[in-house]
Amino acid sequence: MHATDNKHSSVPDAPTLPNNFIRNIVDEDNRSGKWGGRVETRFPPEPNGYLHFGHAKSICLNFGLAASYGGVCHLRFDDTNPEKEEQEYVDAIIEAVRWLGFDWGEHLYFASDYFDTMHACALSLIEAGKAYVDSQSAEEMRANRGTLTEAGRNSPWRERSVAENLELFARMRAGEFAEGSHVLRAKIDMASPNINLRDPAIYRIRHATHHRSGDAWCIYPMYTFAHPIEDAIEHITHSVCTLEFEDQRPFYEWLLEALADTGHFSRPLPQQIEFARLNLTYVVLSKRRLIQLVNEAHVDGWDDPRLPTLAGARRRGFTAAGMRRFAERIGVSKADSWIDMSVLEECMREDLNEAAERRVAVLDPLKLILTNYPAGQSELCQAPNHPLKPELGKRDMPFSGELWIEREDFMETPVKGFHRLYPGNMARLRYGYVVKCTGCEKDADGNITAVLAEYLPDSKSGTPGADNYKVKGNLHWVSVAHAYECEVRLYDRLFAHPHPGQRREGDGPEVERNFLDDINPDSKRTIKACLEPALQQASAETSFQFERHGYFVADRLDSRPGAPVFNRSVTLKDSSAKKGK
RNA sequence: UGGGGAGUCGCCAAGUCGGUUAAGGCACCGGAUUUUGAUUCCGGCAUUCGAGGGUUCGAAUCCUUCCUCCCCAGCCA
Repeated sequence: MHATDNKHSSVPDAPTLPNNFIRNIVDEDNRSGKWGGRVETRFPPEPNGYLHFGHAKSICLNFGLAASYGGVCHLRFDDTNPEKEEQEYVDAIIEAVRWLGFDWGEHLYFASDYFDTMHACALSLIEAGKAYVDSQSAEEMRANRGTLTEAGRNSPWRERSVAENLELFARMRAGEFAEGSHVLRAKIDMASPNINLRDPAIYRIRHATHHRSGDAWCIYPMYTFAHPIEDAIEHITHSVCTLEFEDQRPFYEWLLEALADTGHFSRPLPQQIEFARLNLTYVVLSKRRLIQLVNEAHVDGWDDPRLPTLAGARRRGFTAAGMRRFAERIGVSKADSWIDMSVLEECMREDLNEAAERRVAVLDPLKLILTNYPAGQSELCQAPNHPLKPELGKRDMPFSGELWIEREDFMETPVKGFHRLYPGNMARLRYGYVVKCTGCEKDADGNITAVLAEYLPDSKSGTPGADNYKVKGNLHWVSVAHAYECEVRLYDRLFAHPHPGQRREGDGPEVERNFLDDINPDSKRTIKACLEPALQQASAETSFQFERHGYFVADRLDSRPGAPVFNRSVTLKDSSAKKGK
């Protein structure tokens, strides 16, 4: 009991994190002294695409784990397949991890920097009789691998001598063979019930230019072979990956044990630990489907604010702190689970509510005419920048006899529970005057074109008599003559169904669903809105709460100095429907 | 049908060398405060831990049978 009391006390700055099975493993290792208290993790993306929310979970897990135990986390690029990887992705990934708020210090690594060591490891395996060059075709290998229920058959080349294997492997490396003609395989057990142990391929021939090593190599290590070695080279203590690699762990351990035996690495060896990957409702997180959304132009690129990519989140106005909060909130376990999008949205609201200054924007403008306000006149009203933080001060908002109000804030014949503007009713213009609605104007078709009202001169906010008026309605407004009119993008969930493309209850066996059919046609709406003048000076990538609407960010790419355009990050919670009255 | 995993409140998730009332968060439902129908604040929310047997004074935790879901047959990662 005393041993656990001060579990986190050695790391004063680390927040008290909820326990999970990985932390339990680390705690146990610390108790047994396995690593002498050292904790070293890594985030190892392949630079073949953009990072998404699933990666964010892994990043927060790995960096967070290291940080809370006073350890370090490496950023390592797993670039062992030259055909899929590009420098562009390396750059984007680095930027994304930095944006998320993590720092790997000196620990930036590339698997490709270890190619010499990996090659030496392969040689040792061959010499130890634990690897051989197979000259079967890919098809033959597949045919001889067996099935889930039948054992595989040994390759006719399995018993080649060490000398012959060494020579063949040297010739593979020298570029004498065509791709696919030979492959280096670990020699384990073709009858293993674990298919990953049926002599897995560890080196293949690829006559391709690598984005970092260029043409130095024409044989490349497979992930299965490379990853354990990368971990061992970097002295990783806990190698955290997702569940689909569980069956790979026996090979991970077989390889490292074999290489420890030959003196390449010393014990204790890194431990692979698997956790459940993130599933989020109303989006897709598989690389294949994300690529399809971009390539078929269902979205506006990898940084489309609707996409669950880190680049998209940033443009959307989601915050790094909100992402970290999310990662912490959803926890870590081995159970397959679906996290509801509302959890992410709520995390963003919680962060933005604290961080974002308030501003006023009318998104669906309807003109309000104050019939008793002196024509051509205007005055200033003061609005606090943040209701919870008076130290952030106030700003001026020009007020005049013609104002934009939200179309939905007026009803000619009000429904029950509606306490905003309707003929005969009084409501407060936030930070300004109380007004009494007297009617409205309509065009020939009967559409309402303006609302008429009289303001109460002694009701101005901040003046002595202001509180004498008790009104329930409280609306936001922008002076017509002073408004900054600009483009605002209203983003919503990309898919209209929580599990895009998945079978629904009631689907007959003949029903096949395509995730593209579940795309929400209204996931992006671009409007012209009327904003308070102060917003015109907003700099790119700053977030605001547009009062009563939600959180919006000045788009980091499309905004110009003095001419920002805004993206809606997330709406405010709205309980008006259920309150009703 | 081989192997590897997982099943605790609507959604996550603690808790497992068995021990009085099964943490917490989100959602939801009240109610209070509020110049954002926001925030904040109070209160409510699993006699039950996939199902059935068994062991025990006592089980989500041990044994057993069964059910459901996920992953694995790339010279991808």
